[in-house]
Amino acid sequence: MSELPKAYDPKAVEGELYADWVEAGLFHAEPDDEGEPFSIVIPPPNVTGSLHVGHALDNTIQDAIIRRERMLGKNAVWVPGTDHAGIATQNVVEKQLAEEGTDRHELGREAFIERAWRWREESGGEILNQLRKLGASCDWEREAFTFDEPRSRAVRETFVSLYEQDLIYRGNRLINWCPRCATALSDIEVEHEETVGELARFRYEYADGSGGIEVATTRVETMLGDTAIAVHPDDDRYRDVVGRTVVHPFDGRELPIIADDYVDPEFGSGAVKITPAHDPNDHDIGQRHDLPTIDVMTDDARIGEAGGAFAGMDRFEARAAIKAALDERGLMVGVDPHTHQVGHCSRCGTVVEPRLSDQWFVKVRPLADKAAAAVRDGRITFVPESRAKPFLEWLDNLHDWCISRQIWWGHRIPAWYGPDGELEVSREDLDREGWVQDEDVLDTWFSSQLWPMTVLGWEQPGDHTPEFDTWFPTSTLVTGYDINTFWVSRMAMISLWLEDEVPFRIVHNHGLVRDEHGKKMSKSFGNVIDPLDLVSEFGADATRFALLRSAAPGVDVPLAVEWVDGEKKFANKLWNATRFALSTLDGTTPGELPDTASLPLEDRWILSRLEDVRAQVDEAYDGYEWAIACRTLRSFAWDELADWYLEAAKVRLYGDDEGAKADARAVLAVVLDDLLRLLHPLMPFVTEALWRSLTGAAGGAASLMVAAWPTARTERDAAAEEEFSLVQDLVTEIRKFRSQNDVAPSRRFGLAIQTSARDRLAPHLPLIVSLAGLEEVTFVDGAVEEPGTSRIVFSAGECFVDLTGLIDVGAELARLDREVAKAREDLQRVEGKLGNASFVDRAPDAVVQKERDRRDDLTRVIDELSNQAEQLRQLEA
RNA sequence: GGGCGCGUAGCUCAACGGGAGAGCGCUCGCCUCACACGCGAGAGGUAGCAGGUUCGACACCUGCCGCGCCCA
Repeated sequence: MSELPKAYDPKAVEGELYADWVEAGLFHAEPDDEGEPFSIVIPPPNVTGSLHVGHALDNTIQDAIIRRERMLGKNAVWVPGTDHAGIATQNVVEKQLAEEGTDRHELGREAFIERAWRWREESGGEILNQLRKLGASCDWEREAFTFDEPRSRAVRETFVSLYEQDLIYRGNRLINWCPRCATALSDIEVEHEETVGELARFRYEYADGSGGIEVATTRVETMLGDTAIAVHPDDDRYRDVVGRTVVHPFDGRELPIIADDYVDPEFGSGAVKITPAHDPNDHDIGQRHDLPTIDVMTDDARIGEAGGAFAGMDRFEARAAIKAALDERGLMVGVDPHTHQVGHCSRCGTVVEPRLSDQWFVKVRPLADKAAAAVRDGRITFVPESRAKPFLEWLDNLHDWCISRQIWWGHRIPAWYGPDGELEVSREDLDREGWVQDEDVLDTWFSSQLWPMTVLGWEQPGDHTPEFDTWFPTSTLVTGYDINTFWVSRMAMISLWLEDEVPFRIVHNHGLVRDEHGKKMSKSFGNVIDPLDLVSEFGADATRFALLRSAAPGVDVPLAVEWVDGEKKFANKLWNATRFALSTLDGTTPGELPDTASLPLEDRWILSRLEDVRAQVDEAYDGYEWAIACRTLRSFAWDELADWYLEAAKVRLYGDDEGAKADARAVLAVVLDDLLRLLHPLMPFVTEALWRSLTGAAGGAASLMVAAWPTARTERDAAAEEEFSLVQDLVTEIRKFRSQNDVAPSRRFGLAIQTSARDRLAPHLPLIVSLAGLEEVTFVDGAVEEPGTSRIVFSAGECFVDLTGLIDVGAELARLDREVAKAREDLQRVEGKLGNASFVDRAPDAVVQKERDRRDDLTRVIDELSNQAEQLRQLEA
């Protein structure tokens, strides 16, 4: 057992311990290992990603879960990997190319893909190494990538299979287009942000020259593609214009005025321009009324040929130019500032353009229904439960999912077009004269939806490897609630559809990490905290604990750097408590407990507390209540074990009674052992290091990491807890007296105690003497009325102290006055209650009796302390 | 506009319908033989506002105000 340094230095142990765990294969599991299967798959971070606090929280939770399950004896596996992140990765590589003065088109598709792979080999997936620094106990031998061979085979199989079932189709529909990324996006890749824009009002003139009709729009440039004006059928103002036509001011087209329920008569003028090619609602109206669609925009959001004189302008330039042109013609009515929701690309922030486009879609209804059923009948549960409802509502309103992306980095769509417009979707590449493959690739989520299956070896329906048979469905999925729609829903849908089985039984949603004032962390606020900085400054354990101590299901997690420092101090506290133990255990290692009945109060107390804490912590872990687990363990370790038990045990540990000393050692070793086990999933490094010192375990297979999870050592002992709290109360009152009278800690003094609990306190006098820093203590039967004696009141009586040479009388008088004042306040409230007849009548007897006892106590205290003060005043006079 | 959540000490958050707590910060005293990354003691709260239920409300109900998130 080596000497521990005086302070805990995370850097000195973390790297070494992690390497030791890996080398011993403790993270690795095989299907035929012993124990009930338990599995977690990592939400694969983007291969382009760098660890941020959100990842740190998500993975710390997963690690805490998997470590505990291992200690519980389960056959637990945590499968890691990364996501090929189609658009994000493509952006990274394109940026590199731009710096080199070239672009992907110049490079060509094949070379570009090669380049992207090279990037991923060289610098992709760094985030997994960052996870190692946090202590993540992933089974690294099982690392997977959404774009590697096995995953790609599964993706193609899935696409073809869904196509064959008519669940994937190609269609010309309105989609969200990101002009910067030059690709379609699914609905959920669009972030709606409140934006101050404008509402432009202008007039269309009737074709017969009899005036005009006013319309309003936030995107005036789309008027180039207007194909109708719509009003509400019940709107009297416009009843007689329905059926007439207006003239388009720039190209002379005649547009019909139609009536449709969709129109809100309250909004603007009550007449609305209809642009079926550029607005989802307008598109629906266009379908109903069989309107033509005119696409006026190009891939890069410029006005296309259909825009006539405005062709070639950027959409925002065109917005200004069109207003000017309308104004020139006397058609502009006005422009007002208008706050509304504008869609932005979740990858690059560019304003998204709704466009009509040929894309591939998944027909989600049948899949969504199966997923919703699994949630409704409890095969999938959410923690917290409250997340299930919005999840279901979302599923119930789901639109078809646009899965084609106009980029190159991703799974290419396995569809081929023949020379005569034939279409064939195929599992095998088609190599036919005149046939070409679809240029597009699949949405990254299309492959990550298969993740829980594919990382366990699944490539096609019915394809059950030993891993799949053992660990699928996975046990718990851990993710922020913000990912439920993106990913959780799709895993549920596809897994139920293809395997008729849920992909996970429990979805544990944690919150988002925010700064200490609850603000979102963002570069523009400058409040971003880098978890790797935290690890290197305070250690992985402190970082993990700081995150978990505020984490509860579904609630956001505030974090401040100073709080992490606080948890580092906690790690140091554990370190020193153990260091003290080692210095005094003299080779005693955790083993059998002596017969608890024979142990002194402090031992029975700490063992009872341990049992209570163990049970509470188990419950907290089971309920994913991280904050409770942290709080309970921290407070037990610091406030109870270190502050009270260790101090109490010193009486025996430094004494001469060898039997008593052995008992104290045995209890101390056991309590520390269990504490370290209970804390290990939260703070793996410091606990492992200390546990090895405590037990003499050599590491490797003999690691805390795979030690057994604690079970009950003893029963709770309510009597011991109550008796000890009596001791605590007495000691605290004496310390208070000392502090308030400025009696130095080193100055010992004598005490006479009058108490109704003499029998219970008598055995613990040595303990009280030691904890309160006293000289001789005696029991007396009545009050000591000697002049110059003061009183200290505690819950079961009072103590008498000879003040001679001990204190300043003025300070003592002030103390007594404060105590009396406080007691009077309490008494007033209690008497108020007891004076209320209906309280005495209706409240439970025990509650009333308690108040009566309090009244008697307080009356006694006030009496005695006032007397005391009076005597002192006389003495002083 | 629809749905959900939250307003408790200076800050961040807890507390079976029955005497409001913790961490950090603050004040005072201590290098007490594990730890100054520490020890001991303390100050600090009209529980967002207004009603209601109850013997009793921070907790349950209603309305309002403020903040946040999701969806349209």
